Amino acid sequence: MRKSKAETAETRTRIVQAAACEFRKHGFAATGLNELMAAASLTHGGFYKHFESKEQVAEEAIGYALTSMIDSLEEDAAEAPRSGGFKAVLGRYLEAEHRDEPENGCALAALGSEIARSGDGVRKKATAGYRRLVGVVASQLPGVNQEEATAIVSAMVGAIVISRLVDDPALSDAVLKRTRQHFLAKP
Amino acid sequence: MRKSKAETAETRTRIVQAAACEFRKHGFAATGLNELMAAASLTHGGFYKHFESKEQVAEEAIGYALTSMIDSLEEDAAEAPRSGGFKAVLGRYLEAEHRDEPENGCALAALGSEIARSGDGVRKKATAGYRRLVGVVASQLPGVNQEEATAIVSAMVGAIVISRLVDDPALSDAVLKRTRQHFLAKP
DNA sequence: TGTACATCAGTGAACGCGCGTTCACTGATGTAC
DNA sequence: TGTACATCAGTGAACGCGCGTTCACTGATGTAC
Repeated sequence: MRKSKAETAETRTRIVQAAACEFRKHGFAATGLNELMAAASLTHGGFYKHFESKEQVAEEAIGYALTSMIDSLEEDAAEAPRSGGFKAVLGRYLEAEHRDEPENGCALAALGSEIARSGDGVRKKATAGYRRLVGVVASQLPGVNQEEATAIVSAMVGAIVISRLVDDPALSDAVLKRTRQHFLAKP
Repeated sequence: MRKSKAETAETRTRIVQAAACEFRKHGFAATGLNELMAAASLTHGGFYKHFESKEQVAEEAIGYALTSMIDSLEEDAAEAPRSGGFKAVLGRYLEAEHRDEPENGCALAALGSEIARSGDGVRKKATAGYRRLVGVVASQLPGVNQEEATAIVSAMVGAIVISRLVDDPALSDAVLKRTRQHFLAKP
């Protein structure tokens, strides 16, 4: 049952992508390798042919999740009309769709408190993603303001976390809307 | 070995307080009942004399953690010099000490992503705490501005989450400082 | 107030279960000649 | 290019372990008379 090199590489990628979804949906601790491999249409035994440990796949999954999410935000910014890039990024991030689909969204918001308790590899990937996210937001601000972007990203991440934990849909919508408005209303 | 009613009530409270600390420090999923009862100087078998399930103690622990944290913030605001209440609240929350001691800090920041995946009871307590936190912040703003307070609380929670997950101490300090400055610098 | 009995907080062993990880096995792929 | 052998991706059973939960037991507290 040996697979070709191309197939093997493809399988590995599929596992990382499945892991990125499952971890964001259910959290690191609550996601078993069984569940993760099943999401990649494999049985759990083969996991260790691709990774050394759960920690290692978590590391790659975080990297993949953040990279693809920020790539997508950058595209939105680029496609926005002149000087509307900031509004596009904020609108895309602070949106009900993002809140309702953690498996495709920002890993910092979906896994934030668990990343803080994770190993060095995971935190390193998360830190790199965070820096890039701040850079993307800053690049859309007048004067490419890194300091302002830091505060904005704090609010973006916090708003998604809060909008997901609150049990009142109207309140949840309000958290997203008011956080968005705060930063768009500025002169 | 039966205990008096007063002792029993005191033990129950001690378990809730220990749970509030352990959960905030290690997360819901990663905290065992064994560890939790040991933190209250008891053996794990007695847990079910006080609670029906792990979920139930989580619910009470979240309630306790948020109530005591917000009580403390309110005190700080009340003790602050005239019209300095907002600065006091923001400074106390967005501070290295809060970042470094999750076990005594804000449960929304420490457990945010896990609360979103928890049962109704936990989310209800978290929602009540969130509403109260927004109210406390709003009460310190000129014009008691609820809408503004919503955006500020998003940034407060997000900044603590990010400051804990980032692996660079200087960056972590900067996240807290810049988020604080953004809201204090306003006219 | 004193006494006899029922209650129950806390202990520590035990339960089934699912976890991360390991392993023998299979058979198609890769490689050496 | 063909052939014989080594490699290894994937399977599914098995491993030890710690989890949440249950239980028999103890003995001090609470209660009924």
